[in-house]
Amino acid sequence: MPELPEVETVRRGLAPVFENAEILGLDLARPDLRFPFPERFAERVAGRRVLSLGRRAKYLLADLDDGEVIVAHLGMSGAFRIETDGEAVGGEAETVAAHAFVYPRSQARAHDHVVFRLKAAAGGVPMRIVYNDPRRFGFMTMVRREAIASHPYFRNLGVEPAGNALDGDLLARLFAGKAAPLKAALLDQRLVAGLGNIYVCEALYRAGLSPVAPAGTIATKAGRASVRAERLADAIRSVIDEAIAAGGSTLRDHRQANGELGYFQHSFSVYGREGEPCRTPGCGAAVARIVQSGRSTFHCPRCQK
DNA sequence: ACTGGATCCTGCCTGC
DNA sequence: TGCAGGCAGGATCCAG
Repeated sequence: MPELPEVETVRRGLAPVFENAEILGLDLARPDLRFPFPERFAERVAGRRVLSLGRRAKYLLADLDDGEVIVAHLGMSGAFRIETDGEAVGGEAETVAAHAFVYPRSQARAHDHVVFRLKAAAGGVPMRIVYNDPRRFGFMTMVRREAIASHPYFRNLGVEPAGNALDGDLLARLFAGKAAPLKAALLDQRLVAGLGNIYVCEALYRAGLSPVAPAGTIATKAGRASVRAERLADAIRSVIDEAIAAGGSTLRDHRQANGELGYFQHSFSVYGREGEPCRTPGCGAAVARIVQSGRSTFHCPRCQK
């Protein structure tokens, strides 16, 4: 599920319930996910209030009222769902849109690993936020707010791909002199933080750039932006912004009848479309799949140079 | 300094 | 129908 647009969608879905809520307790179904949970995780979280739910790259950050931050990464298959204790929630289900729907309380499902039990808001019902992760590539830890910037997870993270931070000049500077293919450079979280396999493929298609072209070819000899760099920066911003607006992409996750979650997957131009026609008008070539550093790359061999 | 490959784990799809 | 093999949205570590 989760590249940046999906994580942002999760954040927006959880925030109305999680922010300002008091955590009554934490239930852990096992001692670890990808890594062990932090020492005394449940005790440190119990009784704390969540001040805000933020995001950096693909990380979720829940700021607590004692200066600690719960840091969560969804890995490949992590997902949150919100449950009530069975009462109808009326309009609240609408507020909590996109990737986090409010479900009636249910029996624990397979691969439910963490449950945050929340105190009922005034006039509301108690909520539970459940973390489910079949592959357990996700992880959670706790870091003090002032230590976030220097923490190993964050200190080497590159620029956010959405918003105004990323432009052709910056991208050209980051990629100047690099022999690695554009695909690999865009997946490198130290350069641009938050892109994953899907959105890299889509951005390269939009920019008309070959995934195998050396990253340094988007910079001039002086390290300045070229037309290619500007096109790529524009493509990254537009694909990420559009995907966030669409609620992210939902793949292999269709188990819930009411959970037609994100819908950006319907807008893919190349990802998962091997053998299908390129969508560029008049192109007519078939989308190709190649493997770069062990992962599938989808591209149009005719449009992308 | 880079790069590709292996690795963690489970589920699902394909092909024999 | 059963089962082996391959593949999947991530990110780190290691050898070359």
